Amino acid sequence: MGVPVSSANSLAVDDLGSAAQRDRRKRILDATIALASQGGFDAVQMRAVAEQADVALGTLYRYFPSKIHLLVSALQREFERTEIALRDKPVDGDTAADRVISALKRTTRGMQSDPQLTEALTRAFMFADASVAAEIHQVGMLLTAMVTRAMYPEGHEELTDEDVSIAQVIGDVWLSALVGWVTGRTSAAETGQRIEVAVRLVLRD
Amino acid sequence: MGVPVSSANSLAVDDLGSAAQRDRRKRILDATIALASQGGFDAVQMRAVAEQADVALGTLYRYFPSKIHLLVSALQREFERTEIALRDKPVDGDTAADRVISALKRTTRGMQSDPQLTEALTRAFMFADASVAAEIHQVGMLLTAMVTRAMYPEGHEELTDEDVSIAQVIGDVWLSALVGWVTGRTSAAETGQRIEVAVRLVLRD
DNA sequence: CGGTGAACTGGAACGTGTTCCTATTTTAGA
DNA sequence: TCTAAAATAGGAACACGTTCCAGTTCACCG
Repeated sequence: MGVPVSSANSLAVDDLGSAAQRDRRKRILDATIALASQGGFDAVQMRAVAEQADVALGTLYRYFPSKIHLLVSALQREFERTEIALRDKPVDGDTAADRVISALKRTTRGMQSDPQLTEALTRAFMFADASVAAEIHQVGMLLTAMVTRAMYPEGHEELTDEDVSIAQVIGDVWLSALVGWVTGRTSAAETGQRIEVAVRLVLRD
Repeated sequence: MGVPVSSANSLAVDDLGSAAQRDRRKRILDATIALASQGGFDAVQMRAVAEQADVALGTLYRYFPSKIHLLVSALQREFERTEIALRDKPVDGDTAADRVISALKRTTRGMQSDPQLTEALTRAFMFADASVAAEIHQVGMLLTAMVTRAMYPEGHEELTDEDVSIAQVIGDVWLSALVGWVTGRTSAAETGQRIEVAVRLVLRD
């Protein structure tokens, strides 16, 4: 794996030389988010995204090789924003469990305030296949980072293997719960409950 | 909710009066499994299923209102078979954790022996939306039943709320791990490892 | 047995993701 | 500044999920 970037992957921000290209990428993701939050997964139609981003269909596919790549990349951007926003706010709670629950609930609440968008991004994430592995991995890292930060609010010496495992389990449950909510199988309250129970089960200080 | 069954759902076996209909349904699911295990999700094309099942396309849609319904129903049937097969075999292991791990690993191994089929069924399961809630729920029940049975091998008096929560968490992790494997993000070994770690974390006897 | 409505067949047609092609514009280097 | 290469526009074409319809067969009731 040398310098040349992604063969079948989304163009990352770093790969884009010109400002015009960065701007195009931004416009595309903005259009994606706008359409998604208005009508969910089905409303994110490639022709509509291209039109709203003022870009040709072929160009859209040059930046994002599939609808799934597009949506997962949008998820990644949103997640990064959330993560940065959260980074400064002090997480309240005395125990690790309390802090993790608080952080996750805050995030969950944020997603639930825009159900259509959440539906679109979550479905894309779950439907992604091997070709989206890189983007998916990024999101996974962000998620476990968010959890471990809540576990150890101050810059911490070192994460043990168990810490990472715990964060991973919590991430898994959170995703499953989110899918359940997105697909209308569980209510918002149940979703929060399910996450809380899992965290307390795994994080008994 | 009166007697009339599902408006937008798959025709359940019980709803089918004639033997010919039961047979058609079986042929359709057989064709689905065959195509899926040969080429995965993408190979399960509705026209191909119809042809291989010797049924008209319209009839296929009469039995299963979408590709997702079709695949989730296939998953349900496979899962029921697995569950029944497992029901008799005694689960070995001294602790609940050991037994659950053993049972899940056996199931996982079974799925990994037919990767394409597993990919097709898992992707469908994760992509399913609200209209498939009924079928999804069935599968979820089977899964937690499998886990709780491993926890308490003998017919047990009563499951506590915590028991159910534990089973649910384990189910969530198992699904996430499976998705990771299906999408090529984690190897088979890592998948088993991840499940084992989670179970031991949640089931400390 | 005849009739009636449901189920099935065969296939056309439509929508949306994806691919592909040509003409035009932008960018980078000499 | 001029030129070659890369990127973009615009849009046709294709694949597959889904819908729909006309004609036929099947199952059940009188």
